[in-house]
Amino acid sequence: MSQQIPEVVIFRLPTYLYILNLLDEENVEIVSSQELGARLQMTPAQIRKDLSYFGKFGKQGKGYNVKLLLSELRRIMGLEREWNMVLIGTGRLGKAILDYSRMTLKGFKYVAAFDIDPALVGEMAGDIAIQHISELPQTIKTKSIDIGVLAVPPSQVQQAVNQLVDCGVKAILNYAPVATQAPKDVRIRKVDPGLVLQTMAYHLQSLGTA
Amino acid sequence: MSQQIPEVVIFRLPTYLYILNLLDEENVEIVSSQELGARLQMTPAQIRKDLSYFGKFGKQGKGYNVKLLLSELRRIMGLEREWNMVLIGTGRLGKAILDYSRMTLKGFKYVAAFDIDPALVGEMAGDIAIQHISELPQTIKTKSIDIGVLAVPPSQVQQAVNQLVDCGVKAILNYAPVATQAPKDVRIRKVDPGLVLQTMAYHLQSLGTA
DNA sequence: GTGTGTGAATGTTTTCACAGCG
DNA sequence: CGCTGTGAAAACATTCACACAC
Repeated sequence: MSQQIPEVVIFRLPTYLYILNLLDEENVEIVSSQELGARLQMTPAQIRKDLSYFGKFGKQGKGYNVKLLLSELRRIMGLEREWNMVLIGTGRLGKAILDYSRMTLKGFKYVAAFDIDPALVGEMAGDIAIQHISELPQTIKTKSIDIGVLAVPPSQVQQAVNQLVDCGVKAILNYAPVATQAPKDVRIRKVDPGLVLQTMAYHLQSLGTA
Repeated sequence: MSQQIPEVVIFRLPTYLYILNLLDEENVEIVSSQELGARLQMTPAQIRKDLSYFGKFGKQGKGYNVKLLLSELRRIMGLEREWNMVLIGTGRLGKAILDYSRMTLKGFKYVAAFDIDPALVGEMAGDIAIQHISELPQTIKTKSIDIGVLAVPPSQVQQAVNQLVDCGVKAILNYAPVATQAPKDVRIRKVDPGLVLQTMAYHLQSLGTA
């Protein structure tokens, strides 16, 4: 039953959610770990084991009820509520992030955007009015912000992290290509396509060398 | 010495490269696995073991020469050459990617951009003239493209993947929030901030529940 | 018969701990 | 001495294989 759940399992949950949403749209009602495995290129055993960390959602001889498993997963993953985010840094990168997010994010909402440049205050970034960074603490409280997203220049990242941490934000997504430090109860994740490309280069190269 | 190198190790190489670049800029000449571990929040033993898969780069009693290790890593990772990329899909997402990339990518270069919409052909996306998708095979050959990047609507992703695969492209970065299939010698990586946010939501939730 | 849930077995990754080099 | 490089041990993750439920 309920033990310490491996971090890798958590990383796979979004994949399960994704494929189940797809199946649901296709009006599939029941799915076996066999079929899920075929779609996701993973072994049925792994899927069953992963799900078993959270409970017993299947029926022997049949498989999993798609709608049921979907709603259980959403609950487990904390996606039954909306999460409020702030964007810090509204330059080209910041605007691109807002733009991108509008098309792909469900359950996560940018509710405020900040910049350090007073000249930008009051301008619109998408449908959000840019505020000055000095108003951050106030807004985090009143709009109950859960997640901070950083799109500031490398030199300002640590400062921004500190401010978010001081305001009690426990999750930060960092789009700047620099590492930062924070207390260990604060979860920081760096998003950087450059890193992904580098691992691709490694494999491409060994293709030629092999 | 040289055995099968674990995939996790490959994923960590960019991190090592990153921190070494930083140290080099700080004019640090020698660094121990101890210090690297402190900076990267990982154990010294893991760093030594990881590096040992590729050779012996350190000096006992001293540590690693930063410049030497840097250049060795660059060689190992295939970053001594430039890699050519094409962007497929030049809508808002595609333009945002080009924009973002200009500031963060070293060693990776977008050399062409394609769209299926004839109305967009000839327009500029950043400093690249948009071409019609029908010209893709020709361009991949003449400009020796290594990596394809997808920013097309979900419904068109599989088609775009097929075209890239037919042209011999072995590495694809997919920014669309859908899974795709390709022969297993083709490396596809999905980049999706939504997935990262979902794992964050899980942890935030358990913070409240615990 | 069919497919889940799960201990046990296997495989992989991380950490330990120390010989040996500078 | 100090710190690397590395077998061996420990921890962790995946896969197997089967009892049991439908």
